[in-house]
Amino acid sequence: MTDLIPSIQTAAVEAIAELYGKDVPVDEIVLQETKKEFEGDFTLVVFPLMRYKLGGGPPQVGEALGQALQARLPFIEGYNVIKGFLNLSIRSDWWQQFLGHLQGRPDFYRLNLGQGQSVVVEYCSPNTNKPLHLGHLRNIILGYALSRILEASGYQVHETCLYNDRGTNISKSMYAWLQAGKQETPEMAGVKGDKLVGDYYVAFSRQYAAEVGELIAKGLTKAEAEKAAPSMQAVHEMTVRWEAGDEAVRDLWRKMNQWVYTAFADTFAKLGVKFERFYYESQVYQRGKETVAEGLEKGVFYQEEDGSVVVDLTDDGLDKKVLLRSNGTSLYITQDLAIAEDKFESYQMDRSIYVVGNEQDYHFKVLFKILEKLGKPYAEGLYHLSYGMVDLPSGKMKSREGTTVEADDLMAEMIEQAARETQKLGKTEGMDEAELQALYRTLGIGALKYYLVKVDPRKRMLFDPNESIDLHGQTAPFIQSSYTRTVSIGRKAEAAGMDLVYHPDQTLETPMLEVERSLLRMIFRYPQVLQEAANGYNPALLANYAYDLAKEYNRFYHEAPVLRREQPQTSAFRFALSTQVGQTLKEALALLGIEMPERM
RNA sequence: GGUCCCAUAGCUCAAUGGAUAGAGCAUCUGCCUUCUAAGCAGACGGUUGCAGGUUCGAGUCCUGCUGGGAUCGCCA
Repeated sequence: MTDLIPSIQTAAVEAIAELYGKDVPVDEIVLQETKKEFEGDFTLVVFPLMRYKLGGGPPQVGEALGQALQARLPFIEGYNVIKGFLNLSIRSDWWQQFLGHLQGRPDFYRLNLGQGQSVVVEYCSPNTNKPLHLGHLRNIILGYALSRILEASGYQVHETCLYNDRGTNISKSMYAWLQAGKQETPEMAGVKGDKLVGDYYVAFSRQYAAEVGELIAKGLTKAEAEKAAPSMQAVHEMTVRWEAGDEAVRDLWRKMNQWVYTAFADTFAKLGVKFERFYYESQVYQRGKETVAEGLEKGVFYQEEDGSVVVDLTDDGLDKKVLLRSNGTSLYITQDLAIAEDKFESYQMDRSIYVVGNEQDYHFKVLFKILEKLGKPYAEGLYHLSYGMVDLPSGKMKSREGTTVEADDLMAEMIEQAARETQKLGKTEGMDEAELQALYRTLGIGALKYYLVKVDPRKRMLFDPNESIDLHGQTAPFIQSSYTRTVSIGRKAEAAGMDLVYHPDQTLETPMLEVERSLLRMIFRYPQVLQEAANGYNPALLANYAYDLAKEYNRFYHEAPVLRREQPQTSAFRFALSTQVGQTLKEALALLGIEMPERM
């Protein structure tokens, strides 16, 4: 039944051959859902067919095709032609069969685009010197949703996360921690480990800024001052000692990173994300040198006089890029070469996706180009899901200045807001404390995730705390509440002892309503939306789809009473439809990492 | 300065090259003795940044311009 569209296309091709003796390829038959203001379910756009000189304008061809399709396809009940648009109406009993067909068939919500192909999705990838913030949240939600979408589309997905656990940034926190001399632990401070480490990072930035200011006042240029600041020199020295394996530095580094990992694990758990594998920059950064050697051997890279290794990509519209410092140490891009190799060894992936902000567009262009030049078998499957930054009404977030919105704080706030709103509405009678807490969490975290995922990933977005905390309108709670309505009707019917078993062959007491057809069309579209989301790496499509479906369901809810004893057939049909909408909403949001409450 | 991205209603966002560009928020008007009002119905709101071009048809594709953002060999 799901091949309705192809069967119309095929019939149209056949009809054209018969009527006009012309051969038109199937994909020239453009079918779309009929716009609300016109009558019909699907619309065949006639204009493109004019190229084939069928003899007659769009209205004539549309009329002839309409007639031919209705004669050929028993499920077409009627048609109308407006300008170059042929609107086709599908018989109500076909829609009834479609609904019956869906019942107990979860595979309707799965695709097999991937055919079991292996895909690696790397996301989140934080530095270990500060808490996760709003930007990480967008990243995590996108990466998680994309993973679920690809999984539902028939790929075997491996989720990885890269910890940038070494280098200047973490040295800054370590330096400031030592400077403070308090031997402070998260337990002592009563804060999460990532927060504590982040506080010292901010402390460093303050001290550094002050030193630079003083030096500039003494007459140094900004660049000179930044280089000469004692705190920064100490940090660089600390990084060198770390690389040399200095035990004291390594011990402190291990201790502070462990605080952070413990804290991150807690945040990941609250968000419901789980990585199959963590990569640690400290463990792989040296391995990049092997790839550098390989590139030199193959003549893809070359060595400058000062010893640094460089790749020249000017012929590819890019610049020259240093891959190994003159002192022999490796750079960020060097380790990415190593990790790409490791991923292929571990997962033999057909595609490898990096969910990383668009500020690194250039980095990934270079990385992918290098891997291509090295002739890596996986080079073709590399993809950078480049998402836009999250801005605050006050402007850009700056972690050095401590003006970020931290993930933990934001989640807590959203849960509190959900609790307040739920208590205000007072519809949770009989739920115990644990159930209530779970509900607040489902609503609050759901709202947050939805807010961040509903926007096209590629676009920069604004995070307005006031708007995001609103649980009305286009939000997760709106969709969740629509879902609970579908559940609640079932509870009511059960309590009333009604028999609502749906028999697709039985005739409804009243003709199918437009809103009912519309809901069926929307459910019918689900696989297509999933496919577009998977092929376009765009979870926002599912978020917007779920909202549209929920909105239409609410219209149905007001217009079409489900539980009516005097119309058992209609009642059973509506109940089946309502339940199926609920199922569809649940499937869609699950792919976005958003759970459904059974009541709220 | 070079390269890349973005610009749609007061604000935040939608719209496989297809019909009269749609939602939410905000403002205003109705609807809870009837399956949960986190809802529904309606009003208001647009020169899709500007100028050209391609096309039967452009918010969507191409060129130029304006404005905003990102980035530009030894940071990550």
